[in-house]
Amino acid sequence: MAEHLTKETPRQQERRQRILDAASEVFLEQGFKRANLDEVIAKVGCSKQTLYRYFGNKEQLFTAFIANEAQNVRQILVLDDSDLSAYEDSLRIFSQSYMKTYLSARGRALVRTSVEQANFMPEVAQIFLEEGPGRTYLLLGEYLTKLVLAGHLILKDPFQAAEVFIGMLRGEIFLRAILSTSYEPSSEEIERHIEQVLSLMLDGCRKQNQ
Amino acid sequence: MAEHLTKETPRQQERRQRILDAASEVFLEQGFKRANLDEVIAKVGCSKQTLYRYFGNKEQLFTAFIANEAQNVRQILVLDDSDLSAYEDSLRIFSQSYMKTYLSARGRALVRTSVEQANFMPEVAQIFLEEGPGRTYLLLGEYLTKLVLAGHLILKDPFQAAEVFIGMLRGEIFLRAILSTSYEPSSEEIERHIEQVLSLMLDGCRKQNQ
DNA sequence: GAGATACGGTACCGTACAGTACTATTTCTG
DNA sequence: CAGAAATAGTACTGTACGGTACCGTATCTC
Repeated sequence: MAEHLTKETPRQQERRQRILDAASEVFLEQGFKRANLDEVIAKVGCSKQTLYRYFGNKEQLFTAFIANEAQNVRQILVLDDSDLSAYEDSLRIFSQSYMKTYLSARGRALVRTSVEQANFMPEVAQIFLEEGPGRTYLLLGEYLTKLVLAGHLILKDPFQAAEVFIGMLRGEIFLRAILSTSYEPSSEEIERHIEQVLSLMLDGCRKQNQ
Repeated sequence: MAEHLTKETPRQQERRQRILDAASEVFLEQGFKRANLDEVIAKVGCSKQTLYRYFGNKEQLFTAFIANEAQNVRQILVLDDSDLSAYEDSLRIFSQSYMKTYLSARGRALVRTSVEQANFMPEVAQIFLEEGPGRTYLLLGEYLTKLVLAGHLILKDPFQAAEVFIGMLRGEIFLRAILSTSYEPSSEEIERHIEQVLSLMLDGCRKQNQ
């Protein structure tokens, strides 16, 4: 990925980034089909030629945008496994950042835009799915596996548990947030939801000896 | 709603319906922005004037389409409360039809299309949300309330439980289905998922005396 | 400093498509 | 049956926008 960077001067890298940033804004706001490349170049202050030299065409620009966003999301979500006995806190922090990420205006717009294009650029939706939710699922599954091995939890299938956990976490809130721009859950509501998910998930499978 | 029907001859009602059906096909396949009204009239075999006389413009046609689809979904999902003691079966059947509906090609396309327009026609996304997921949430919440009153389950807040239940039910499968056209979960996978959700939901809150 | 390349600016091309206008024909209505 | 309304068909308008061409200037590279 991004092998062109080695061939580019810092100035060019910076310009490429500025185009990508502007395009991201427009794509997130308008979706693919509505997005207007004239608006992108107006934001950047560059010429159309330049945009086309860097990114080829609208579809390739969009692909670069999604790959970039997926990368960002991936860096945000982490699970601290330095102290496994503090797993409840780790899971809480993970859940909070998950919800915060996907309920932010940017996260919601990103999901909407990916969904919109799922039919027409399957490989792009695939990138988002693998780098975003797929990655999260693996991350959590591996973490739960560690918890089981360390004797903190009892789970038949940690990966299936991870699937259920994330599904529960998204819950109704996520769907509403995606479908309605006006829906704004309060932080108390989100906190309460997270606590409920945590207790539902953990109460049944804690080992007794803690 | 649909007050115009009383003013229309059967022939006109039929034509209106045929336009709506054709438009639904195109919208589901292409989304709002890509949908081409020439394609719609070609499917129907009517003139452009006729389409515009019936539906005014593209946005109003789209609104009629969403309202119609939401109505359909609403009629599919029911919870049999004639024998509350058979609640597990009722919930199982409900879950199956829920997953079947939203994982069908049409259900997935409907969600995608609604999501695509969420930003630009908020009132339309609102209709879908209220008539679809919102209605489902109420339906399940009321049913769980009955179960609690009849002494079959113990739940602090049946409506919150309904929220969690549906969230768990959609799980990862739903998101993957929306984001990837190629994702096709097997019926075994879906069955397994439903059973897991049912047991997670019911194991903790069954009354002991059954 | 000379040649190559990148760049901004602007004009342009081609196409797709929502929506309208007009005409001839069919269907409804009294 | 006569007038009115609905319809098909087709042509047209206006506009939005992806993508290209060209020109003069700035920037890089040797």
